[in-house]
This record gives sequence, C-alpha cells and structure tokens, in this order.
Amino acid sequence: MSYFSELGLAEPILRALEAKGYTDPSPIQRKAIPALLEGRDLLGIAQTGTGKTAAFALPSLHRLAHDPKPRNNAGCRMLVLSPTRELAAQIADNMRGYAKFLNLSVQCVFGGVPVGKQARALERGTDILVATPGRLLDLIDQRALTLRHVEIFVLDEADQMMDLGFIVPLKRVAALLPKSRQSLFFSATMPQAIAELGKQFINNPVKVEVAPQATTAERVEQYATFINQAEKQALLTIKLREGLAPDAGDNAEHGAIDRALVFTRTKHGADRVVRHLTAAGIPAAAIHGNKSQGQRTAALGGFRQGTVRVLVATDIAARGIDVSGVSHVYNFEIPNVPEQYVHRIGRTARAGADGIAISYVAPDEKPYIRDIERLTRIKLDALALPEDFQKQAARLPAPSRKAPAQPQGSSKPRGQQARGGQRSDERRHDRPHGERPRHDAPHGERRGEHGSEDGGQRKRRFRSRAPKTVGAHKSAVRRAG
DNA sequence: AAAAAAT
Repeated sequence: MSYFSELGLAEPILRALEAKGYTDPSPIQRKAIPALLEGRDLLGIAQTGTGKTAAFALPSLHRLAHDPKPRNNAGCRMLVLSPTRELAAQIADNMRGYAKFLNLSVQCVFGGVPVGKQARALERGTDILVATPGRLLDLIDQRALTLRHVEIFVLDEADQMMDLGFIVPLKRVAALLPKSRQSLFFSATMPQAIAELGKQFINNPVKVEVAPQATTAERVEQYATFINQAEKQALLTIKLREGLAPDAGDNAEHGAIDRALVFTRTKHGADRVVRHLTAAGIPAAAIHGNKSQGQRTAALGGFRQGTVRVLVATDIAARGIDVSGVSHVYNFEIPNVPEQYVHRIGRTARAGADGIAISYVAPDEKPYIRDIERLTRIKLDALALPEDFQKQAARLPAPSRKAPAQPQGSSKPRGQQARGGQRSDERRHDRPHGERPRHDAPHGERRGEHGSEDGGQRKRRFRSRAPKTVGAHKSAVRRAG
C-alpha cells in the first residue's frame, strides 16, 4: 500500500530510489509528498532521521522535471537554505543522488572556500541550489546569482534560520524571491514564536507533523550522570576507553561504541576535550566554527569513514548531520536551550537504529535538565559514577600544557591540528560502517522504561507545557538562571 | 551567553 511507486513520482526518481534500496516512504514523506506535488506550501515538523530531505527533494524534483525550462544565466529554479555548511553539503549530496537519472543540475555554495569556482559554476545557471545565507548573499551582491527565477524555496532547520543571528539575512533573501513561489519549511522543533515569524514567508501552508513537537528521538536510551564540572573529563575518557575497547560488547556498561559524538558548550571547550582525549591515547577530532573549512570537512569525513570514531563538536553539529553508526551521544555540557538537546541526541538512533545519550550534569546545570525533562516529557535515568572512579581518574595522563597561563583568546596559528598519524593496525574495520540498519529489523529489548507508553496522550500533555508566550528560548534561559 | 554564517 505504501510504496514510493504509488505516490505518483516520475519514473527516473523511482529508479534512483530503487538504486538506493528505498522502497517505503517514511511517514513524513507519505504525508508531505502528495501536498507538495500539488504545489502547496508546507510546514513540516518531524523528528530528525525521519527522511525530511527526501520529503522535499522528491516531489520538488518531480515538479521541476515535469515542467522543463531552459537555464537562466546566474539563475536557479529551486533554492534550499541551511544553517550550516556541512548540512548544506549533505543535502546537495542527497539531492544529486535522487536526481541521478534526471537532467537537473544541483549546485552547492557556502563560505569558507574560494568563491570564484562557485560563481563560475553558476554562470550558466543551475536548476537546484543549496546554500548557506552568507555566501548566497555574497554571490547575489557580486551579480553571480539571481533569485528572480526561483519556483521552490526550502528552509531547512527553519527554527534556527529564524533565530536572531539568521533572521536579517533571511529577510533579505526572502525579499529577493518572486512572490509567486512554493515555500517549504522544515524543522524538528517549532517554538510558537518562531512559527508566528515564519508566517510572513509562507502562504497558507499544509501543516505536516509526524510526531509531537520536540519529542526526543525514539529508541534513544537517555541517561544523566551528576558530576562536578572538573571531573567530567576524566569520566568521559574512562567511558570512551571502555566503550571503544575490542571487548567492549561484554564489559562496557553501555555496550560497544561504534561512533561517539561529544557535545560541548563552547569551541574552546571542544578543543580542550580533544587535547585530553588525545593525551589519553583516544583518537578524536573537533569540529566547530573556529576551525578552517578544510579542518571541518576532514573531521566530519574521518568520522563518517570511521577513521576517527570520536567527534567532539559544538552545536554546529547538533542539527541535521546524518552519520550512520553514531551509537553514543555525550552531552559534556548541557545545552541551555532545551530544544537543542532534542537536536543533539537526534544524531544517534537514525534510520531505525538504536542509540544512547548520556548527559554529564554539573550542579549548576541541573535547571537545564529540568527544562529538558519538561519539554521532552521524559525523565532521564540517573547514572552513578563507577565505584573506583577516583582511582581510575588518578591514573589518567594530563595533556601536555604549552603555556602555563592559558593565552586566552590569542590567535595562535591553527597549524598544529595535523591529524592522521594514527596508524593502528589493531583495529581494522573490514566491515564498512556505511551499512544502514534496516527499518524492519527487530529492536526488541531496547525499549526499556523510556518508551512512549501512549502515543495518544502525548499531544495533550505537550500542550500543557507552560508558558507559550513570546521568545520560548529566552524564557527557558530565564527560568534556568 | 554561545554558536552559526561573508570577507
């Protein structure tokens, strides 16, 4: 009953899906695709890992292919905006895959890399353009790009795109779009105030919601360890070493780590964690906005390939990034905007797999946990420190300290990042991580006490969540402080 | 208050 072939998508698109082994549309795809094929605007609210990208890509490609038009110089027919460069690249990759058998070109532009090549690629125009806001406007100012011919406008991670730092460029972009167009907004969370703001860019949208707002990804086991900030690093090192060990399946408290994603609150913090892990012999890479684009791409690429199994990130990686085999998410610090927690733990348990999320909670972070529990309607299970924690911690090596008094904010050359020495033959992965778990695979035992006991009541309970006033983000912070 | 995004 529910095959892509029954949704009325063009044959070349079905062939591309077949090549990828996709036959069943996900719930959001099933709901969104018919409305989008009709040309309706859409507000899509869906958990991460539910197939949002295909939900907008497939019907859009169908419509573009069905109504072929010659390319306009510096023009594009479909524009997709993303809040981070990595997510933009990922979306473009996916769209190229779906468009494989169509005569539609996909281009991707973002900052941090030379602009010339991008401008040249747009000279003759493209059908589909995926972009981050800054570089997009840059190219427009250079007259290398015009939005005059856009027929379909997609805003991914719409709530973040309408947040303070992004709203100004977004308004500029929106003003340059033709009034007559199809607009699609997607997000895993959609705070009320943001939804209001969105109305000015979108016209009588169909609302597609496949899960109650901000429910945490299903199948993620969620825990909290209460610990002093100063002891977090030692605990993380111990737990990663345990989980990465070859015999981890039998011994580690939370099973073997395939890949672990560690979130910190600051860029500096991410670097510091990587330094400690490296000193302890655990290969790790950091990704954040102060790294060069080359370093960012290398870090994410190595994590994808499995050459580096621990990635330490700021919230740059909290949204959208789709890496299979992320078995564990560690919140080294707790996000103070509760929605961000939902995005972070959504990096695990993707596409039908299981996942574990462990939050390290310092005393002053407890209020954030309360906000998160209120938002998600899930109580995090407390996880005690190992009994011999102090003893184990004492044995850990200290990272080499270059300058005694940290040269705060000094702009040291970013050179010493050179990665890739580690030549360990002891852990060879003959089986590639790329293999995706199948949707129909039995998940069995994992459900635990966190399962959603009653899908029916979730909605009502969510609605009872307290203040629906202006600035949901801000109010969460205030409650905490 | 932090992070992201243009140079």
